[in-house]
Amino acid sequence: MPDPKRHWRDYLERKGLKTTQQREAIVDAFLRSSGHVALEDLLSSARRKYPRVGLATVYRTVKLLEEAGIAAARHFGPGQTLYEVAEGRAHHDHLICDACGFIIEFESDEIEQLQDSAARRLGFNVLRHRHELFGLCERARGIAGGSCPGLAAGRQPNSGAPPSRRGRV
Amino acid sequence: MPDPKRHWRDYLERKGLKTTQQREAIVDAFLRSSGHVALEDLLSSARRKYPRVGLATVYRTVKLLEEAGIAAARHFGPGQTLYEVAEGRAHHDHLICDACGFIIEFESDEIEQLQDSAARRLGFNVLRHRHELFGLCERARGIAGGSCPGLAAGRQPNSGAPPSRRGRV
DNA sequence: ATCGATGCAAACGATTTGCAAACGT
DNA sequence: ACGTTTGCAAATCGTTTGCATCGAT
Repeated sequence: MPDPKRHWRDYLERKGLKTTQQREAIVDAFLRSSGHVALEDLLSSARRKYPRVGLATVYRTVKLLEEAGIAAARHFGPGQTLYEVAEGRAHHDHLICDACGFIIEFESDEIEQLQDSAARRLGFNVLRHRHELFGLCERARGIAGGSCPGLAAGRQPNSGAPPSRRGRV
Repeated sequence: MPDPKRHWRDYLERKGLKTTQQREAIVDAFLRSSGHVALEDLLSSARRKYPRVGLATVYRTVKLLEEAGIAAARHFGPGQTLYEVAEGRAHHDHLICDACGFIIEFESDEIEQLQDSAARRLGFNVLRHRHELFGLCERARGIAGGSCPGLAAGRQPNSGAPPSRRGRV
């Protein structure tokens, strides 16, 4: 997402929604933010520019930002929801079958977010990572009817070729 | 954790807490459960054994189970909290500073849980894994007053020695 | 002029807590 | 007997919504 602001305007137009001063104030405050933001923070930021905004509008606007794929919610606990700018990350991690050597790529935003926040808490800034899970696929475990995800996709095991399946989890 | 029930009794005694029928009913219902459980589920399960229990008691008991390390909460969204039996895993993952080469060990039950459920969804059974985060510590990023967690703990960077700090995150 | 957006306050659902009574030690 | 635990209801928290009004197109 090279230009989130443009993406936002496009989204509004596509949906037949309107550009209002309070929405702009909230969106600007959000995009200006780095890391996690609480809605209360957005409210006070937005109020500096447009003092009449209410909390409900912030909720409504952030929900739109989520739908537009610009904001991502992180739930840390009951009543502890923070939002962050959804970066166009394309990480993929690996699931490797010990038996057939097959590799499945998978993605998990939740894991990405957790590892980032874990690192941040320890004072670290994560640049890249490696996350590999080793285990056995259904076939290798002898499960009736189970299949190796790689084989199931029509590939031969241990081929060393790129993974045949991508799972979003 | 070979015997959760024993661990639970020990925990109660250590803390000077009491064993009550409703607690037992709730704990049994929880330990009998597999996967994720909602508190409402625990309530109705527990009520089959001890009909007078209230929801507040379930909340209070599950909080104790968390403190005892027996239960783990999963927050799926606002108002969508499920609990699962915490397995006694002792994984530790690594946070590696690109600048000083220092390694911090960290643990995150949440990440463990997520990666396992991700794998499970793809038909895998995870036996072991490697999870390494590469990045920069505060000192390496030139943050005023920031320190490399390794250096802060009194170790020399790039020593190749075991990590000096463990972070539970 | 039309139709969506806003602010406010009330509604809502999940979680917590105050309190007097009941229970385990 | 003592201090903890319980159930209940009320309180609290974050979040959503109804509605009359306002604003953007």
